Amino acid sequence: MRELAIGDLARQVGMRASALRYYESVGLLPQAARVAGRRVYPVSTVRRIALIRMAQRAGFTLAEIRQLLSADGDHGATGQWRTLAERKLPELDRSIEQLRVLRDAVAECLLCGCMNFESCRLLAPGADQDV
Amino acid sequence: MRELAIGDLARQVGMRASALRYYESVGLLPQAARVAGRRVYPVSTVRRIALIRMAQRAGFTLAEIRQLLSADGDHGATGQWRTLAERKLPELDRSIEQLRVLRDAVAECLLCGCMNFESCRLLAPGADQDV
DNA sequence: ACTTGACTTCAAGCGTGCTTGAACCCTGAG
DNA sequence: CTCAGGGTTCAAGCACGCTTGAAGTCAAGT
Repeated sequence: MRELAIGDLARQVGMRASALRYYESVGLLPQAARVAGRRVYPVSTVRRIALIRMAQRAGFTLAEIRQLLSADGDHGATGQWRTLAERKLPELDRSIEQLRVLRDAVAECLLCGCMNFESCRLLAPGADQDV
Repeated sequence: MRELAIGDLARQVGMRASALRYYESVGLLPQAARVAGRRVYPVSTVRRIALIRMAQRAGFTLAEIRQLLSADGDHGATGQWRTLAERKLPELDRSIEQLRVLRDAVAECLLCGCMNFESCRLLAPGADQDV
């Protein structure tokens, strides 16, 4: 089975069919082929959606992701993708670093016996790490 | 000057005053002291807001952050904070890992001369890394 | 006294990312 | 044949995270 109905696809990627239709409507997914009026997706779409969700977690908006993926198939706009990617790389680095700091703070805070996150010694004024 | 007006605070943290009022309204910031009806913030609020923004970037909702910070000052609910934090730690790890994968993919993709992100060899079916 | 500018509250509005509902169509099983 | 379980479109609605607008207060400067 190399093609999926929208419901199957939705199940595979853990989303609702309505979300997939929405993605198509905003150009995140290409217009799916229709068989008897119904959308039929190649299995590769699963991968594409995984990419989309990943980028979304990374803080990209759907509009940005559309550009990243060149959903419109405009391969002439390659320069645009490079530009966008180059602009986003440092942002990604920053996001990762901040997440890492937060993660470590939460982890240590759990160990240090403090009452809550804010009162934790880790985050006391002296411990400023330029966030 | 150990206290800040809402406008000053907003400038310091790079947000609009309306956002700070909103944070107060949803319990993310405690009710600020009023002087002649106007909010006055201790400088420590800058730090608190930095935490909030950090957690936000990490994918926490404002409601979750409120719990994390025990904004209501309910120090009896410490167990809740531990529970939430323990539940969130693995999520944070997962987020970081996914971000890292995305970052590396984007970086390599920029080097590999592909036309766009999706067509990149890195992300070809064979290169599946269980995202 | 008057103006300016920053503040107040409250309600309504907005952008993003979907979901839901209504009304309809198709296919396959019983 | 019929009817259940998908699917379709289109418009409206919703939750989150704020912003904007209206109408008013207050303090300082000229």
